[in-house]
Amino acid sequence: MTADLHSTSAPVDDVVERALAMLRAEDQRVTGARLAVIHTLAELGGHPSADQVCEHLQETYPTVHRATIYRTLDTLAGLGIVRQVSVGGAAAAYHLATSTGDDRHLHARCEVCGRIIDLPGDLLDPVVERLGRDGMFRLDPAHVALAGTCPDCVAARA
Amino acid sequence: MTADLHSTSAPVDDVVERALAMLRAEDQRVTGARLAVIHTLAELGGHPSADQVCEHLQETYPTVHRATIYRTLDTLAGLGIVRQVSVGGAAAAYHLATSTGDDRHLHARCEVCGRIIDLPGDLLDPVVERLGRDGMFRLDPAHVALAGTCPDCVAARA
DNA sequence: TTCCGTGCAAACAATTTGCAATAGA
DNA sequence: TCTATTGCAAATTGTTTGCACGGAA
Repeated sequence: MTADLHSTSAPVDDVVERALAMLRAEDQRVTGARLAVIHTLAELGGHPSADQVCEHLQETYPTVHRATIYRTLDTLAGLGIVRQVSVGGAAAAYHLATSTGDDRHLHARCEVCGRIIDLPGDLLDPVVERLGRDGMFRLDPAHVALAGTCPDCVAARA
Repeated sequence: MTADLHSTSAPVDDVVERALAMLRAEDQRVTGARLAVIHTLAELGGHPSADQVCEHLQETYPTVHRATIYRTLDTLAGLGIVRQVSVGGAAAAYHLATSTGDDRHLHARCEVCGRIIDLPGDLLDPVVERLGRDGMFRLDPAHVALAGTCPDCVAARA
């Protein structure tokens, strides 16, 4: 289904179970809302916004409130179970840390179609090192999405 | 010299005049609001948000409406007179393209103090090239601020 | 039983838009 | 004049917060 492009690196239930294990390992409560958010993220794949999580989540768990979803995503991000990617001028994107093989990959947002693209995790390593060496800035490359145009949109424009 | 504390690289009036010249060159009207925005940006220096522009602008030009400031910044950005920098999770930042010697520099936002730091314009050139060569993504490095921690805040935490 | 987490409503911040009045060229 | 630009009010979008109740451990 939705997983075709994102070639699920592991079955949904497996990903969910790993996330729940992390929750318990941190002595955190396993609540309905948290289960719902984790399950929805696993099922959706990709890099949904909080709002997209809400929408899909309501179908299966109609009682979970929007505010709770924001709070839950925030909590799970704090625990390292979910990764939050800030996006310039658009809603933040979320994904389970356990969902992909290469954790710690970077992100870029296509300014034409709005899609979020995964980029290699080591892409900015030389830049991080250069800035660190010069004492100019300590870069945290995973937290913000870069901007540009994705290959599809480049092709479409030509 | 990273323009230490707003040490205007050129006198304010000069910067303003250059921006107005660009406006006229594009057959655009020189209106009160546009003059006000350009003058405020030149005077403020740095990387103010639209809201900060509003605040300082109101002191001298109290009649200019907030919505107009947003529209004007957008228009001027479209003309290349102003640069708009999207910032993850915070208000967008603006500065005159003509204000600094090295145009096309990059930006990073300190996640601790919120300040926006100038970075060398060629910093991401190798990354742009690598992504382009692989057909992975066409990066537009100037449009979004990177994230991390500025030297001051790194020192303060130690 | 004891807090932590949740639902709800409401506030909040940043930004955009429709429309009539106005002011550049 | 004639259209681009502005002022205003109101709507949107994304996200957070205070508070009382309810449910996980």
